[in-house]
Amino acid sequence: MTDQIASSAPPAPLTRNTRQDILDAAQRLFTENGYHGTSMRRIAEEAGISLGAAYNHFASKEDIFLAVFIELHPYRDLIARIVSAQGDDIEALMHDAAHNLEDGLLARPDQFLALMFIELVEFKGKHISGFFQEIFPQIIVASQRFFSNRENLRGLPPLIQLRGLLGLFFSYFITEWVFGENLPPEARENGLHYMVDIYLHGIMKPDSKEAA
Amino acid sequence: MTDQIASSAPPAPLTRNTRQDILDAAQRLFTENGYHGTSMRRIAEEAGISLGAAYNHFASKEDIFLAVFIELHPYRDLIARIVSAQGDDIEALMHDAAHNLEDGLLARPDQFLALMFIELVEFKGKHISGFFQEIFPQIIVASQRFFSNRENLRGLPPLIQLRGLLGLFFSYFITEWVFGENLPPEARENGLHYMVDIYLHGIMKPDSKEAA
DNA sequence: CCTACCGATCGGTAGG
DNA sequence: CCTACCGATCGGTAGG
Repeated sequence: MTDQIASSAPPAPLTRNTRQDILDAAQRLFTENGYHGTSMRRIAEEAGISLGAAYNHFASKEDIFLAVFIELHPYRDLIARIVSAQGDDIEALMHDAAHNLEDGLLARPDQFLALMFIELVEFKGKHISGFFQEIFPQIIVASQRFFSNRENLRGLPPLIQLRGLLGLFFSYFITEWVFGENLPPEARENGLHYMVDIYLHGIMKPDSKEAA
Repeated sequence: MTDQIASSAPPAPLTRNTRQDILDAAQRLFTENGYHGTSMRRIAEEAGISLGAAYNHFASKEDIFLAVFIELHPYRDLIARIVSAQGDDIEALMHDAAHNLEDGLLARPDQFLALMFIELVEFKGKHISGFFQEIFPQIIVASQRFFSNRENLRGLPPLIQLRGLLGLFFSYFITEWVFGENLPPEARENGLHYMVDIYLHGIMKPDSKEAA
């Protein structure tokens, strides 16, 4: 049961992991063509196995999607990049987080968002509730770093503040994905840092609360 | 050629418009199940005609999607609601716009976003460029109302300012759609008005540019 | 893990 | 505008 290695062990396929190959192929194909636009035959082909072999690892196509959605969702990378931000004050912290995000996810906004929209449109969000319950506590913890014990904040409700922050990044990915190269350069350069700036200070002058 | 009505004219189907019926059925089905998840037979059935009849109005399924995407996209309603906002200063204007949006689109965020994501995922954005060129000038004009001749703005680059505004609404729809009822009430009540407030003033106290 | 097959359904068309 | 059909492909399974 411990480290007893029988001589009849399989011929050691040298890190070949079929299950993972299936999931990787599926993630790429789902992201490119949607769920109904991807066939089991394509998934098997891209994973380098036969159709029947795929059904030896997963009971159905939907099970493959579910595994991809839960295990391969890029939100982990997103949170890791935000949490790893460095800086003494909230301003430096948030701009460093933006910088981290710009390196990775901005290059491929579709990968970050496509799985979510397939889930919402093609599955009507039936797997969302469980996903939310897994991700929500992690988001709360991650946000502590930005908002806890800060005296220079206006004191907006914490969850509203957090929702605004998520919306900030969400919206940047969306507009980048939807309009991307159609946007004029002056709407894109340093875009995420400007969004952070708006989030922190707003678009109005600080001393003008009212004006005609 | 003018108002000459022959006695052999069709029996006046009383405002029956098959083409429109097809588009309405298709919009609903695409929004619910995606493009590849919707069959021509379902569209024809929901429109109350036979499969062959549908192909008398559209050459292909993709042509139907294209017509839905261009003619029935809810962005027109979105822009109309934003443009119709009333208020003396930018603060009142934006909160009124938020109020208008809350009435209509917030109730059905999926309808607003699903067509866009089907286009992005299942069609890889091949129709986006034309859409962008139609919508962009209208967005620019609509935004004049908010940003032109205002002396109490910080003077951020206009397109950045606009992108932040679109992102604000976008992100609100997204988080409402994705997480909706999973969110605690304090993250939802007056949510859009809080987002407007963050957009205008930021989350930080106005006098604290730096702090340890 | 593969080959060969199942019934069902797909987008689209012929012919009237 | 309908019925009846086309070849292709779908998700999934049997049997080995």
